[in-house]
Amino acid sequence: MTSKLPSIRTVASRAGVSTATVSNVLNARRSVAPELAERVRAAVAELGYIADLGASRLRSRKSSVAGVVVPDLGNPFFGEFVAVLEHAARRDGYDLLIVSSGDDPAQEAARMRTLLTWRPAGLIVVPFGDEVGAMDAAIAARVPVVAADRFPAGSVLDMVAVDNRAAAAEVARHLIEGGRRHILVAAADLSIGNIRERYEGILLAAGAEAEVEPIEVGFTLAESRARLTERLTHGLPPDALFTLNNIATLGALGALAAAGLTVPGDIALVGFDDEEWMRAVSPPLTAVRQPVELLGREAWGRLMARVGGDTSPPRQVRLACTLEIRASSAPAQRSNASSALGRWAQQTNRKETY
Amino acid sequence: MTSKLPSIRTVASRAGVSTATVSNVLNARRSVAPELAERVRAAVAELGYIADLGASRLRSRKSSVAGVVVPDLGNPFFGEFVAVLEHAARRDGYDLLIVSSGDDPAQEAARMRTLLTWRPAGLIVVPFGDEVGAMDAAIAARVPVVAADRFPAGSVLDMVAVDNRAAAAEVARHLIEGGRRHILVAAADLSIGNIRERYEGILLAAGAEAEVEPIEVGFTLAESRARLTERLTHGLPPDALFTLNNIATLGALGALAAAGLTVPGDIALVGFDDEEWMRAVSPPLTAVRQPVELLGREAWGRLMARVGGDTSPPRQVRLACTLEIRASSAPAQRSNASSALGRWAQQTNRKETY
DNA sequence: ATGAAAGCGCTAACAG
DNA sequence: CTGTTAGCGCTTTCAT
Repeated sequence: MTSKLPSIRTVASRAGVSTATVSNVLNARRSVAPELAERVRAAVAELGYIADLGASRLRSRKSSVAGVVVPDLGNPFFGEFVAVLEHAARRDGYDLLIVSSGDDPAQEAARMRTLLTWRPAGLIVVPFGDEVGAMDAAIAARVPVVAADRFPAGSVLDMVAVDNRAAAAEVARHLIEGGRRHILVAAADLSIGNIRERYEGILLAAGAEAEVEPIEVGFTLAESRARLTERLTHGLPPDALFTLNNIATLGALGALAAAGLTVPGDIALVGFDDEEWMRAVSPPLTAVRQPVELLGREAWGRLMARVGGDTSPPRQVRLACTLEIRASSAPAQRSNASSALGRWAQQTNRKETY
Repeated sequence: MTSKLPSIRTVASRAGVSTATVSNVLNARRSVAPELAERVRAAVAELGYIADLGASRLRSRKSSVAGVVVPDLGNPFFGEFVAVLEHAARRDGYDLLIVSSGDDPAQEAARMRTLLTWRPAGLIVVPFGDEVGAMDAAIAARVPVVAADRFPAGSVLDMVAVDNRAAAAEVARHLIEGGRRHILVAAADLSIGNIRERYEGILLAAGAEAEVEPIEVGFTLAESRARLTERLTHGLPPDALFTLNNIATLGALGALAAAGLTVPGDIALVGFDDEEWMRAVSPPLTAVRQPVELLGREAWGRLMARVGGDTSPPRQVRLACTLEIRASSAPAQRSNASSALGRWAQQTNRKETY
């Protein structure tokens, strides 16, 4: 009834060989006489034997599991990223323990520690801040860590990310060429590494040609919609809005509608993170497309290199993004009267006249 | 240099106690003298000791890892689902091995087998077909399995899914009340359990009041866009389009644009799976919202019950969806002339006249 | 309340 | 080429 699962011993006795031979057949380590190998395979099949990789790892000290830490699995960007990792991992014979940090440094460290508990071959982390959570513990455990998507400043880890500065600068130039002069830049939190890089890229490209106004809108959709609505309905209306991640872009659409601003007439809209729906909305959204596939493959590749014993200095890889120009960032109208700024000026004048 | 990681023995000798005592302190199993416990905790901290859960599981036969199989992590629906599971799992002290099956029964079985290799406490599977991949192996390994989202027909597993029939029927009634009489129903593959249920719900609700035309559009966006464009530009134009999953909805937007059909004027559009962007597009999309959060929590709850020794008969849970009615399914215009069907009729007539 | 010793399932090292 | 033995790090008897 409650008979135990077949172990390698069960298989061995059934096949009339030693456990070492079973192990050798299953792992193709040492050569085994064809006849014995056949008997072993038959026994495995009859018993429905499934090797215990935990025990195997314990003895061989070779781990075939890797850990992945992302801020939020529900975010399609990280979902895609993890999907890519999973494919690469499977190809190389690894399974993935996947956890989320909720963009919380404490959680991040805690989750990394539980991952280390499984003695993974390595860790891929999308870090929140400038310090990767439990880096000390990972180093102590001699588990290689690859940081992805975000760059912990001043860290000496292997890192793979997109060239945020260049991509954001390209957007800024594009907007300025389209006649925009006041760019509102919305991000969850400007202190996050990649977001900061994007912001710097914008500043650099804008120079004195356009005003760049930052606004932090938080990590949730509701929050970002609220903050942007607040801003767009008060004060000098910007003629361009650049959202620095996908959540903010979604929030922007709601806020723009609430503020009664038309895109691209009153204001241009560009988002970082391209998603399929963005070409389906009206107007289609200009967006920076990140090479997620490549990002995942590069990160996995670095990890495998380290696992394989590569001791070369940490490498920082930057991948190029592409700007998908669509209608939402079409050039500004010349006429001042029909623009949001024009309407705002008139309104303001009226008020002052009273 | 290459000093080994501290093991429980290292901690024990450092604290001047036995390994059993260390274990008892760390797992709070048997009571330990406060003074010894303190010494143990100090040693743990000094050494940066992290217990090896693999070894622990091997000996205690208690697993604190669970496996999750979804068709595609890149699909936001499954991303959200997995995110919910991950939160629930963490709360209960479990980690998650997550794999994707690519909507391929063979992969599904293979991936389930690799999961069993880790001796998980249980498995949560979003199955592709009517048979859950490696069910035999899971049963043999005495690993409880909970099927989620899709119902393997005639299976006797614990299952948690939404009430697809009821939700789809509600959509059909909504469309018919809006004057629609020819509903094109687009799905990746009508043989998938939950899709089939949705289709049945539509047929039942439509009865003789509306024509229901099925079309299979495949699993990728490109494919579904192509198939729908083909259909919408040829033959009798339907006055409603009901897409049975999020990919198909995205494909529909492209196809409708390509075919030059306006929503909801020419044709109503309703999607199964609600996503944030759907309220941001123009017109906003009517969609069936699935209770993903609840789905995940219920599935996890069932698994925990089984892990805890619950041997009651398998339970099948159905969760209610809600229909988010937005502009894309607004009632049809009365005037025939301005409708797509009217234009098509005129065109057809002209052709016949020549 | 604590320690000593056995053993989970596996593979590495060593004999033969 | 194959078998025997030891032991990975942990928890669980079983003594004390």
